[in-house]
Amino acid sequence: MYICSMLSLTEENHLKAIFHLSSVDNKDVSTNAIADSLKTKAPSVTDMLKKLSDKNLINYKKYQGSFLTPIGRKTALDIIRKHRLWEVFLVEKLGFNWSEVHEVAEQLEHIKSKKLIDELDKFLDYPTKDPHGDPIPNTAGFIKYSRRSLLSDLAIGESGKFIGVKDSSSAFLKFLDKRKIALGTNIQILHIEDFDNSIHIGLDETNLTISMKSANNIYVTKI
Amino acid sequence: MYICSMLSLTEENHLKAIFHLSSVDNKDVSTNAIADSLKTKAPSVTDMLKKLSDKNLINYKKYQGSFLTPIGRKTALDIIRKHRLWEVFLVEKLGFNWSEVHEVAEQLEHIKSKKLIDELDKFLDYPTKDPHGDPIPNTAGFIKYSRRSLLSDLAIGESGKFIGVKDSSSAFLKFLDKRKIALGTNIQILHIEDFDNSIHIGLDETNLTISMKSANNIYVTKI
DNA sequence: ATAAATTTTTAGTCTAGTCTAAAAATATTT
DNA sequence: AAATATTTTTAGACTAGACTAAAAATTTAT
Repeated sequence: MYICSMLSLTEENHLKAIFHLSSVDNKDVSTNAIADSLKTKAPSVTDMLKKLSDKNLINYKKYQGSFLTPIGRKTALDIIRKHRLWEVFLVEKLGFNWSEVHEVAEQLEHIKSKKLIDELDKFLDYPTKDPHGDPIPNTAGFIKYSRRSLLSDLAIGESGKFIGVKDSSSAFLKFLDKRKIALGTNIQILHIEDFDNSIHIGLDETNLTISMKSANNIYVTKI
Repeated sequence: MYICSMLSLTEENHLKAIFHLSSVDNKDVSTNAIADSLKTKAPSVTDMLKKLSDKNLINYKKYQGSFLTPIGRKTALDIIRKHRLWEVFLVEKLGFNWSEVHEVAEQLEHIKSKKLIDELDKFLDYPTKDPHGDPIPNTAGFIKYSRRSLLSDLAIGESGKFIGVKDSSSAFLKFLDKRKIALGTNIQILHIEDFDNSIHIGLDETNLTISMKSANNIYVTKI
């Protein structure tokens, strides 16, 4: 039995990728999916899967995909916790835009210091969501998902409060900025165009039209 | 002519080591000195020296030691700037003790983001000294050294204000903590013991005795 | 000034992580 | 159910960075 030593950057990134990919559909994660997500090639992933498996961080059966063990999951959640806390720091304290934080947080999440992250958490006053609305796991690796729907799933006339994005690419975030759609904004579905499925929405002050694709990437809580 | 690409962690650490070692005596830095300072072996250093030389970051002549080029020096100063700003952050904002910051700052100094460090600098209100009293280079790579003496160089009866440490090991810093000798403390030389060169010093509130070795690692400005 | 000691470099090996090309296993189609 | 396509693994090569042992250069001592 392997007691979790210090993990390399690459090992950490693989664990994180497996966590994110498996949280989509809760199935075993395929080697190719990991390779795509990490912009690497399948043989590199296979090597790493063996290594992570030897360290008891994942369950891996040849040709059958992999999933995280409890220790692997906790390790992944620690990294995600760090990533999201740093994102909060960048936005709240350093004035970054929500579209600028991901890349830097990808680096900061690998800094190793328990005290650092605990103190950062305290300094930020124990935030529960990152700037994109994603939940921040606590020290114990508990993550609280909130009930949410896609904007595209609301019926005409229904309203929701914007609480998160599915696509957190900087392009989409900037798109939302331009249209003054920020976390917390109330959105009502006014009308859906037959022709192209584009959606007329009502915000607090204005109305505007967005594509179905956009609506598919906006999480809301119904109100 | 090589335009400074992204440097690896190892390359950055070598530049930093060369900077620190050459700032002691302003002479070419020997391969072994770098190896000792980075806890690596001479052949590894030789390899890296060739690489850094190819990138025009150092001047290296076989068997003759190396020194930083202007670009190499600027690069080293950027890293040192980051290191020291992070140290200020850890102490001022996260409540770290000055003896705990070095290790974490060694990691944080390698994070790559111009905006991050500029905003951090602003957030900290443009500090000029790190928690150990070392000057923080500005964006342009300018570093302002202040006039200072070693406590051991003061004559009996003279006083100085404690402004920095030569040995910034956590052991020495904790030693100073225990004796309530903090940056800014005024110290007067009361007496030097013939027998073992131990020094009686007067602080603001108390008197105590420290070794010559300690006095040799305390920087003061005469007052 | 030559010999001895030290420092530095070269040569060659090792590991982690990456890749391509080919083989093997699995999944899909007919 | 066999043929085909896809996915995954194996095999083998490459790079960065580390090491040891041996050779070469420099420095120190006699």
